Amino acid sequence: MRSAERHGRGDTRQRIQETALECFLVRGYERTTLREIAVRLGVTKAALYYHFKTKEDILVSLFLDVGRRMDELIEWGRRQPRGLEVRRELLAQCSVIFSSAAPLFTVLHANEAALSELSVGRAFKNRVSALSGLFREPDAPVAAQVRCITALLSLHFGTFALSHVEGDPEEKRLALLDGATELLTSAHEARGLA
Amino acid sequence: MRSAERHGRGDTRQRIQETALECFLVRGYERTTLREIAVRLGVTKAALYYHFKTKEDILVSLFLDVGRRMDELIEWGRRQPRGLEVRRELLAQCSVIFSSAAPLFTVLHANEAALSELSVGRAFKNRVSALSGLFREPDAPVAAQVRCITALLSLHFGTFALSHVEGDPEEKRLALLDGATELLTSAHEARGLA
Amino acid sequence: MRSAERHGRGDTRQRIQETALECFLVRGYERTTLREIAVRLGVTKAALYYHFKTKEDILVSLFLDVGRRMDELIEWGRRQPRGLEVRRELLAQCSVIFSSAAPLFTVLHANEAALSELSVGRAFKNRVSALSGLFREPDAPVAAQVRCITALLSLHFGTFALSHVEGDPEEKRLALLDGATELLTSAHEARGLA
Amino acid sequence: MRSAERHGRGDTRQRIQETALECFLVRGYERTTLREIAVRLGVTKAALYYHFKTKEDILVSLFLDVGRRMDELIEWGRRQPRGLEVRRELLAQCSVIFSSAAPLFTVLHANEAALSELSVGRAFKNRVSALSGLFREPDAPVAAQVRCITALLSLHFGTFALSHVEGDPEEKRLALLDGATELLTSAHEARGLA
DNA sequence: CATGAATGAGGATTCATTCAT
DNA sequence: AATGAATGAATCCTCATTCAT
Repeated sequence: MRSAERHGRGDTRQRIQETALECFLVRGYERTTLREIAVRLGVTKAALYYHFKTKEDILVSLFLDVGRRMDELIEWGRRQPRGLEVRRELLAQCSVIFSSAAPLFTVLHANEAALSELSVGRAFKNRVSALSGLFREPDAPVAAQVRCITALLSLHFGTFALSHVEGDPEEKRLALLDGATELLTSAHEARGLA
Repeated sequence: MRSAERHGRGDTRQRIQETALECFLVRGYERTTLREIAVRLGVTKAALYYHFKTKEDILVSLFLDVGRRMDELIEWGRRQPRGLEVRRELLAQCSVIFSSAAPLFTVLHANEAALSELSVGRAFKNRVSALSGLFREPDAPVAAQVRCITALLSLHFGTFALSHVEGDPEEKRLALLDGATELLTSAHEARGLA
Repeated sequence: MRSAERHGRGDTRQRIQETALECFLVRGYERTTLREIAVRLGVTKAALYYHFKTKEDILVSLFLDVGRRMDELIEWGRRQPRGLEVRRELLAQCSVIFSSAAPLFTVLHANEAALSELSVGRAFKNRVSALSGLFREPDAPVAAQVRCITALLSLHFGTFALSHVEGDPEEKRLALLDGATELLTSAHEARGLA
Repeated sequence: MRSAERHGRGDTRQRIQETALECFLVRGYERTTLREIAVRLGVTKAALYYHFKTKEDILVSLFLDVGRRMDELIEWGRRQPRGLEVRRELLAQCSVIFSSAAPLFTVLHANEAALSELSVGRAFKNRVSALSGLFREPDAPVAAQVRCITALLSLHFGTFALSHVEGDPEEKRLALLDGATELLTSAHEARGLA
């Protein structure tokens, strides 16, 4: 009754997700306990289990949407011809995805070890691999390959590393994308990649 | 007695460190239990406590040396005048440090959340900040700042992200450094950084 | 709505009983959860509470009828003179009851420990004691007493132990009763029981 | 230190087993909690886990010895020719085993459902089946088969069902064995079993 | 130098049960 | 007649840590 006063009725599931994400960000996945989430929410641990089957399930639910978006992008990339134009577009799309779901990627990255044996961790590792694959030309000179991967990486990690730099988020995003595109382009120009 | 046969007597401390590092790499810091390390080593948990005061202590001991090297580099950087030349040198030195202690940085990065409230985690976070500071010109255009930071980042994360790319490690390191230097240079050239 | 299509409306109570019995048989009383029963039935846990006050209540309801029949038999037995003839008749009646409610006795027996502090468990323990009492002659030689009890026991446990032996159920029942009667008779003949 | 005063030092493991058996007898396996055992013993729950890997492990440890003895008997039985003489001997040996480990068989039997999905439960179910097999002549008349099985059963269950009958345990055991042997013999005589 | 035994705190999970709707 | 949401209490189990020997 108290919680009904404070919140709408059917929003508990979502509130759990929000609180969980917050905790995962601040304390990490492993160190976040269900008690913590429950207390912060003013419900019982058991209530969490009414809405989610396990702790991991809460995590999974958070990543459903981003996962789908990445899968679509990868699918799209695979159907395109390989080449600079497509890679530029991939980079641009990645930039959008990464920055629109920045907190999620932060969790992913800051808990890499913890999540490495969980479905979410594995799935995203695979997605990043797949994405890398689209940027790689196995027979190109090492220097070019490294630059391509670096371009992708700088986007991936830059997104949250830059949170401490002042400035308009969108401006920062574009600057980051700019640097990445530059790396990518230089890889193609200098060494005649396909 | 069996372990005494297989190894010299005084090397236990070091063997603990090696095993621990291995475990931290494979399973992450939190999920690595002292029992695990002990079993792998053929000793008792209690034995670990003879050599190290706590689990965290093992971790700390692993990072003593790299920490020192980074501190020296930062110290050196602070005494130099700001400018492209110095930054290039910093980048080069970082590249050496990062790749010579790659496993340690992998642990650091893959367990960011887990270590964030431990001395080691905090210390390295500070070191990275300090390093970033040497690359930043607070009044420069955002685009330039972002590029500088990206240069550093790509080194930091590239080191282990490239482990899947085939090629001579040293060649990959130089290629990575090359890309980073390129980003750094373009930041300075295009926008007239000091 | 779906379950209303498949079944008449008022039979839910009975369907709960059937499903519960099935679960109790397969998984045991303790390990059968109300969720399990509910899911199997396509209703909510709360629905079970509409029809039964507690989990134990479902159990109790299952045993009401057999309990009554045993009580009547005991009552009858108590009013008869002690002697071989009466005991033979008791054995025969038991055989009928046991085999007509075999699943219930299986639950009872396979969950003895679990039910030992529940009303149902206690009640049946008492009934079996009472029945035993009708077969016992406290002053008779131990050997005779043991045989009498054994006769009863073999009926009780044989009923479900024989489910793996091929053959017509009624034939098996009679064979079992035959063996039991033989034991009973030999107890009386050999040692001159009343 | 307190527990060292009260007891010898190395006996904890055994005391856990004793206490556990007691609890399993009184309260049943499922309802016996590790807390219960620990408290009764004056140690921590964690102490139990030092000596046994799981709750089930405690149970398993209790049955190691009886299991072995039954296996040996079965092995022996299989190597003998089928026939009345051998079956009589099997019955006699079973009688010894059952009554020497009566509490264990009580636990087994009173927790049948609870143990049915545990290794111990399964193993003993198999042993009883194997034993039954030695008493069965698949082509014999149903009546004979039933009598043979009943003979075995009455031993199995009689052992603890008779705990309420007064008298010398050994005398009761022999009386029980007597009744069982009688059933067995009558099965062979009357219907010309091998 | 190392072990065996034990602890205390805490973690995820499950369950029967309740109640407003 | 039945549901959705939630609870409280308990359970098994794990871990870092300690200490007498």
